[in-house]
Amino acid sequence: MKNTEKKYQLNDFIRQKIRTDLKENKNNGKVHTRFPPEPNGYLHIGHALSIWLNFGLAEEFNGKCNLRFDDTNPEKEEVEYVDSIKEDIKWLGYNWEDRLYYASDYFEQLYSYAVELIKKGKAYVDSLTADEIKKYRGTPTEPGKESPHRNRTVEENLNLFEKMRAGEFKDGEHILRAKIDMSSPNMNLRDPAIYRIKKATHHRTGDKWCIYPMYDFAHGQSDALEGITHSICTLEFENHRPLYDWLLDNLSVPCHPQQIEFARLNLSYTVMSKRKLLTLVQNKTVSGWDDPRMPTLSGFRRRGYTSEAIKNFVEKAGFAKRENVSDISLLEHCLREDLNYKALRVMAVLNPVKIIIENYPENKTEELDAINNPEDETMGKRKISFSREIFIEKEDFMEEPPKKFFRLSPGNEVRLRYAYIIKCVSVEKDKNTGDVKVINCVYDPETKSGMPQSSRKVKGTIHWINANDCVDAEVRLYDRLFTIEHPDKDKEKDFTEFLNPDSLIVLNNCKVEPSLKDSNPLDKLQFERRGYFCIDSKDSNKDKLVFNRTIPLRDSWAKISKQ
RNA sequence: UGUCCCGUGGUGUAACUGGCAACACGUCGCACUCUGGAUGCGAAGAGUUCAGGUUCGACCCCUGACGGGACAACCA
Repeated sequence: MKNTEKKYQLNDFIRQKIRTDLKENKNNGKVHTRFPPEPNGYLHIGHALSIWLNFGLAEEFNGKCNLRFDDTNPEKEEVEYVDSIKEDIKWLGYNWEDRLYYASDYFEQLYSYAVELIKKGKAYVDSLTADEIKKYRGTPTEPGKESPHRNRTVEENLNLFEKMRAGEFKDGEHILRAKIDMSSPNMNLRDPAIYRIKKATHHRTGDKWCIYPMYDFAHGQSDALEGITHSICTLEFENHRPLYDWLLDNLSVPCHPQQIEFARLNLSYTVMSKRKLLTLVQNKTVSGWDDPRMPTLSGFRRRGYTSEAIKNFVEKAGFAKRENVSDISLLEHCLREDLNYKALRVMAVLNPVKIIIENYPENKTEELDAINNPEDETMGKRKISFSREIFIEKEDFMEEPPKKFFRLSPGNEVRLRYAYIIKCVSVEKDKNTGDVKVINCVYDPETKSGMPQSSRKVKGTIHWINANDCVDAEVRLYDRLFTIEHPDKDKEKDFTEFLNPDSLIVLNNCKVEPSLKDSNPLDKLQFERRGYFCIDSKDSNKDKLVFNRTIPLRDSWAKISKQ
């Protein structure tokens, strides 16, 4: 039975912080989080950590978690991304109920906050070019200098800002900046830009606005407007926290949420940045954001991963504030653990070679009992058919077997799973290529599974499929997308240089049980002795079955045979 | 020659906030098995970046080095 109960209480630094806040009755004992994606790409497994954290924390502490799209840059954002993000969160099993928000919902309010800042003399319209502003900003080690427009009067600023909104200027002609400190050692405090002119059509507000708030000006205020108590984000915003706090302190906002940063999740043998994933999509290295090799949630879903496996993984991987690269084998372990309990066992032969059982009657067909899942009796049994001609895997036969090879070889016996013990008597080969065409065997009628004599021991058991009624299928074998653990660590070489040329191998001559014609993409299957598979949600149909290999079974023979 | 953050087995996360460095993945054995799967049992692997200090006692507190990361978009 699967143990879903937690044996221990999670006590990471964020939970510790929340427990302390609760004890001190901060925020009136409330916990309210939010997951704030920018709709400029698909969600990946790193986001799963953030989602699990924000929604999970809310559940755990009887609070709420909002979904809020951080859509302040119309040039990069699209509804396609909004839709995919919603679908992925639902798939993970989280529910934002009626709390679906967009930063763009707050544009009017944010505009008044900007006006408030101007009126307090804490923001000004700058008319320097982007280039000039950059030069004035200084460097991390040298202070910046003040813009000549820094001391415009409140009236002048108000007037200019109104005209910015009214569309009277071109992109980049003016910009609204917070007036903080041009010599601050924190670059984010050197009069950061807070509103820019951008005559672009927004996916939700259309052409209503031609000025848009910057992230720093939108995020904290949106948090405050929603009554967020703990605003959890990744480490790269750590240096922004003083600005986050400064804005909240200087504006008449309803509350002051606390920003808490954690280190993002990375995975070995893959890349996680949206920019790099976009490159793979645009270069057609992969078939799309949901290519089964992508670390995106939609990719994992199409590949056959379960959301439980992913959530288990992010929990087990944990998080802290140090840079990290989680081992992909932990994810794979969580996946196999979940699939082992859920997957329907079936037989499928990926690289078929024919066996003719010489002493089995020509026109006979038997129905044999097969167990659907040895880990879960409630999944029951099914019938599989057996006859004189069957297929087995090519690799389950060797003419000259090495030591410890427990499968079929000339003169040797092997058990056919759920059927009989057979012995190889001869081999027919192609004269030109030397390939094995047909393996001739004899069977022992006394050894049918379940019969008294069947307990006779043989070294190995192999899977097979009845040649009479099996169904052809295409099977796609996926492997890691990159050949090295840290494909984006090398600063000299581009990450695409480390792409694994064998990350996808297509097998066209596979034979599967006929019942699989009725399988659907969400069904979890185990092809016995091969791995976990699922129907491809895009390319499979009744006339042509296409399966994705989710992950192979652990293979200790592969390790032995390498030695 | 700045500010901020971070240094614990191969990997990731812990260590009741000062008391025997633990758990998981991985690795390696053994047992069991009609999936070379699963399962069960066991082993190896860090003395906590370094140097001082405080203390009966330091992964934990202090100081200083060293190492890694983030910050100079009108991106988020």
